[in-house]
Amino acid sequence: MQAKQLKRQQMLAAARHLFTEYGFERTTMQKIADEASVGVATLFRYFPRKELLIIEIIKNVIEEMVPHFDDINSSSSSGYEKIEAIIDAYIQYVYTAKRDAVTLLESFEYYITYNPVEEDLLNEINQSYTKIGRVMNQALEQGVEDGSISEENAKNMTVMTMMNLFGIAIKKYAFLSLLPNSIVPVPSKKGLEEVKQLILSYLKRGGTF
Amino acid sequence: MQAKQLKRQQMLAAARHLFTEYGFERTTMQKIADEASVGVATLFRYFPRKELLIIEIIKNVIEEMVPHFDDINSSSSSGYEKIEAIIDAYIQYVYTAKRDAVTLLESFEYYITYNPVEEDLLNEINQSYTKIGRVMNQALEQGVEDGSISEENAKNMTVMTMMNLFGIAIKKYAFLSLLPNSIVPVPSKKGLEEVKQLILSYLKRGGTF
Amino acid sequence: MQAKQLKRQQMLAAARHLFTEYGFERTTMQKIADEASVGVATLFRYFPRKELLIIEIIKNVIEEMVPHFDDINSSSSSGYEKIEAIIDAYIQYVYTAKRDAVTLLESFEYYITYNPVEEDLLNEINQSYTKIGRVMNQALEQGVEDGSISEENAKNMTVMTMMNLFGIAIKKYAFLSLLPNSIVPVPSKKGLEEVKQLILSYLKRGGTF
Amino acid sequence: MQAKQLKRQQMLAAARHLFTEYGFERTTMQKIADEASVGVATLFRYFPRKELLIIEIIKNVIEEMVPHFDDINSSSSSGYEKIEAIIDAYIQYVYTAKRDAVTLLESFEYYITYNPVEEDLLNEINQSYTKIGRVMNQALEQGVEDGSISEENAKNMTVMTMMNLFGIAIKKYAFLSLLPNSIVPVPSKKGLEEVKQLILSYLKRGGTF
DNA sequence: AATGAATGAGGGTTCATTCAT
DNA sequence: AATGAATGAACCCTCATTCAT
Repeated sequence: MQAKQLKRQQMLAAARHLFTEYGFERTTMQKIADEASVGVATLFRYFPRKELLIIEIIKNVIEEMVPHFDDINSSSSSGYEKIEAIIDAYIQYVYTAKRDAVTLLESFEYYITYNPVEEDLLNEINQSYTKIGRVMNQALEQGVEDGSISEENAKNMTVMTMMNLFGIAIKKYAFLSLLPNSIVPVPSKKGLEEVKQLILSYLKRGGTF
Repeated sequence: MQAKQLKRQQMLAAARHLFTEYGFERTTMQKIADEASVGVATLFRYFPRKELLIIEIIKNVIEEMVPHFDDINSSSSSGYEKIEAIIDAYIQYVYTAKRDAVTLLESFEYYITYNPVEEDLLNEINQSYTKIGRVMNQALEQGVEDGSISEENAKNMTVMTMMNLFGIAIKKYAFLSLLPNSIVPVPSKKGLEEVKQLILSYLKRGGTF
Repeated sequence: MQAKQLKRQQMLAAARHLFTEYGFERTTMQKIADEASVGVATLFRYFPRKELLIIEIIKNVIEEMVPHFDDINSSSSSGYEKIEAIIDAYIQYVYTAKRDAVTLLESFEYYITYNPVEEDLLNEINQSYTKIGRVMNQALEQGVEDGSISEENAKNMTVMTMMNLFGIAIKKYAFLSLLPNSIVPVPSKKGLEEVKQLILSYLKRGGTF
Repeated sequence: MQAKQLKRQQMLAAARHLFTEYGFERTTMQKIADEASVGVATLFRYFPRKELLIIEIIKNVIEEMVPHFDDINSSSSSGYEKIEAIIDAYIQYVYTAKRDAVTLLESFEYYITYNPVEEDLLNEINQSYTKIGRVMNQALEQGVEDGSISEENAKNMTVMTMMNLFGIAIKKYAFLSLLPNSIVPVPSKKGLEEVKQLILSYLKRGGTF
């Protein structure tokens, strides 16, 4: 039964790799089975529909991200530092091996637009997804309390929106960096760092700019 | 020959509608032909490959956007006001009927990741695409000259990156807003307006925050 | 009405060229019309079915060949010389510009195997076709009379069969010489000349070898 | 796995039958699948492209012929007798059940003229093809040695050319004999036998005729 | 009469999924 | 339980032929 789990992991790994490389639609179940060294029928035994395989991978991807944000949340840093850590984590996603996770998320968001997915599964994903939002909110609240963040600016939606914007764009950047000849310019790491500074300085000082 | 152009428009309209609604891959040439009330062969007469139909629509979409930015560019406003107008234009795209245009762009960026497109056609699109970037740059330069924008902040990459971030995210928002049950939270218009204020105030005042 | 005939000739010429180059099936009516600088509908006006165009060309091809053999027939040569002239004519077809005629014949023989053609048209072609056979027969008869050919050998079927064999193979050679990488070896002109000598010497001397 | 081979044979048989009857182009993959009582997808599973199915059949056809010539080659007959056996084998092809094999070869030679085939596959076929030529050459050489063939006549190209001519024409005859109303006269078996005698007597005696 | 425009009936091929061992 | 084999539905695209001007 360990072996069973192992096989399952093999399939997931194969699927994840191929999905990242070729997208969901261009990756056939046969190719996944081949890469996982199992028969197609076995693949279907574990994942009766291709979609279930996709869903499971996306769930994994999200679950891998959450601990990172949990760590930040439970650390002894100030609220300000936590926000900085969150932004740093985002930026990392574009430039490290973890990029595949973000790329898959991006693909999935595209996928569900045109392929209706059962709501239950969607909700499950949604929960993990919003968890990250909560960590941000808590960091802001903490920052106001511990004085590391200006109360005035933390209260309005600017920061949350900025963070959201940032997160969205980061996913897209990771995804676009797959393209050999992207038609969309991907900003340099330096640019992203500067924007980070902008957000942080906005948080630190009170009043409008 | 008027009729010929008309039929062409019919097909493009049908394709655009279906592509927006169902995506490029899930929309078949047959369905487009049906919706345009022509035979498939006719559709292929005008657009010998599905890809050419997609490209043409994307070109149209971009060409519809460019004039808007040209107007901003050639207006008598200050550099600062131009940047504001550009951001406003972006925000509009999420909340107006033009949303389908941005949605198609988003889909296309996904499409070309996995479906290699001839480079020539890509370049053509690229040109229109980068034009918007130039308008931004010129607005910044002008702003420095006319004093409406702080020289210090215009020179670094922060603003361009922010604008880029903003543009990327906007496209994604427009796209996501098509979903009945998006798993990604789309920020309110208010939130976007606040971020706009953040960018603008950053531009106006010199020095770091 | 002269102009009408001219246009007809243009179409036939275009078709003949394309048929020779690409075969009947791979040549579309549209391409023929384009090469002839007429509309497709016009092409169909003159040749209501593609097949009729093919038939007409084949008729032309045959009719072009017949005079050549008629000339031989009506010349003042001996029977022996006439047979020699016929064989020479055959050999010419592989190595001269007239090769396209033989190539088309070869293609046509393939075509009618799988595409049933109205018998009337077929008969018409057949007539021209057998005419060449008659010329051969007459040459043989004359050769016996004028003493240039051994009576004994002219009477059996050997020579006629040899000539037929020769004709069949010649058509095939002409056709095969279109292939860049033929899998069938095409004999040299020298080889064909030698076979010619074999046939002629067989005719000249009496008795079995 | 026996069953797998069986199904493969079923498909090949169906394809061979239909190709012989209707030609390569007029035979659709669907019809082959139907005749073989399998789904189209199954057919494509075994033969990913129609061309591969064609090639495989042609390879089989050739491989069926080669042993016959190998037998002749390794027999204890004289060189003269071997040549006779080869010619007899040719003649058989027109008048026996094996006619479909020769018909397919003929069709294939037509097919590859207009449908470019990968060179590797072509070479493979070519090898088997030329093998027959080698058997002829060896028979001639042996005939000279064992005295059954005139050295003088074996050395020039006449015989090889004649044999080639003969082979080409035979294939065409077999093919044409499928036509209900051939426009090309197919010689009688008697005629072919006489030509055979001509070739043989040429080989036996020295000197020109 | 001349023509470009229009089209339906296929043809080859793919792939998620089911069947049978 | 594991698997290769089997498959129909669908997709993109072509072309001889007809229609409408």
